[in-house]
Amino acid sequence: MSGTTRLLLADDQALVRGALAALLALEPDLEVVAEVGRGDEVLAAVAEHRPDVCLLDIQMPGIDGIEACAAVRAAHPDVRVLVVTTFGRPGYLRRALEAGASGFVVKDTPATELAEAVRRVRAGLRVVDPVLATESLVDGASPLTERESDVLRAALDGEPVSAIAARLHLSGGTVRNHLSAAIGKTGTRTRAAAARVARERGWI
Amino acid sequence: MSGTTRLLLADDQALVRGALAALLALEPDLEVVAEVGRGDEVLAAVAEHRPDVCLLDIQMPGIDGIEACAAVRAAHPDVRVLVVTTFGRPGYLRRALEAGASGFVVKDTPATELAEAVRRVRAGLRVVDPVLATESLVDGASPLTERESDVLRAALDGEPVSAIAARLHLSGGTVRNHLSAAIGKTGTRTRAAAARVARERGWI
DNA sequence: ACCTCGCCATGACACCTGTCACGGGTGCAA
DNA sequence: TTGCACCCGTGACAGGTGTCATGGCGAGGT
Repeated sequence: MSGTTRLLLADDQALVRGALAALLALEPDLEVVAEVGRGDEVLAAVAEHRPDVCLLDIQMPGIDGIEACAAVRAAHPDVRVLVVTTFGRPGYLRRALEAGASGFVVKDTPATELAEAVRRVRAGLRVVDPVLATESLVDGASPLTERESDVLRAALDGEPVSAIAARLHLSGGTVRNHLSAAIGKTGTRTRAAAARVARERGWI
Repeated sequence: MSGTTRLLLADDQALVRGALAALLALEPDLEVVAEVGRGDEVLAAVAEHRPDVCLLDIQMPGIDGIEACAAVRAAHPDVRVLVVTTFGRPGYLRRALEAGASGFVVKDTPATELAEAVRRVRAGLRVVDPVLATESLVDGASPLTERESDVLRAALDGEPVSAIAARLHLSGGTVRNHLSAAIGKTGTRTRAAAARVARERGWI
């Protein structure tokens, strides 16, 4: 069986999505059966088209690729997921694997390797960028508490503490305490730098 | 002549680059003759392979696509440039056109339109996303002075004023003056928000 | 020559931030 | 029960930040 492997593509950039489809269509054993541009369309498309492997981008409107991966794995355990993303942030890799992804490749890997990665995932193997795996180990999981993450996320757009506090229904002092803790854990000196570092590490 | 249009692809993400090559290779009148992953490799590749049209991403290591476009146009006025970028920021469009680009498409346009855009550029026409063009008009050019842009760029990673001043060989007070002006021009209240807005607008 | 504009700088002021110490509350595991 | 970690809050303090007034310099345009 499995003369051809059925694929679903999810990427918010239509041009990239179509280009990946063209690339994968060159392989005689691969077939793109569905394309979606939003994370919250993935589950329905899987149910309708029954792919063998899903290629999911992380940053998408609706829900992100990580959540979409978890949803697909929960509803269709036989469907495997390969996360294909722009940013090789260690936290992304860890969270993707926790969500049940079988593989994780960044978009600056050579195009010739994508089809092989798909085949490996199809065969039940794991595909993980080796350099990213080591980075993930040294950086480890996020040391931020849930509330610290919330506050740091709210601080991403540079609003003053008062606005953050209002949006989260907290006291200004509490926000500053959480920010201070996050600043310490990221090894930075301002909340802006802490937010940037946490985002790069995939902690938020 | 011009049985086929010769193309150069420049994108830092190898997977996207290869996928675009596969997509364009489906068109019988188009031929990808060169691929590069860095902005500072574009000029040499143009000189060597003599493409008719260059597809340049903006964000690349080395020099960005805008500068690469200007360099190509200066050295090879007969080579046309189509900027293909992720972010449809109005400032990018304006700067790309100033640099001599013949076209500007964002990566979430349908894949089927890319080949047509390339043909239009090849024919000497301009290709510009219409909604982006209107946004560019309403937002206008950057109101920031050169120094304000420098300071705001240096403020992007959240360093304190003292670090910015040291990096730019300025006094702390001067940095704060420039930041204050930028905050006023962006309609924000903190330098972090000003930097974010300026980046979204393509002003920096 | 004059004026305007950008650039750099200083000083002063009100305000915001980052840090610390402290307390009270919850939930969870030893 | 006793810790322990997380959450929320207050108060206080040093230092950073945003704003303004003011001044000097040089490059353009009238």
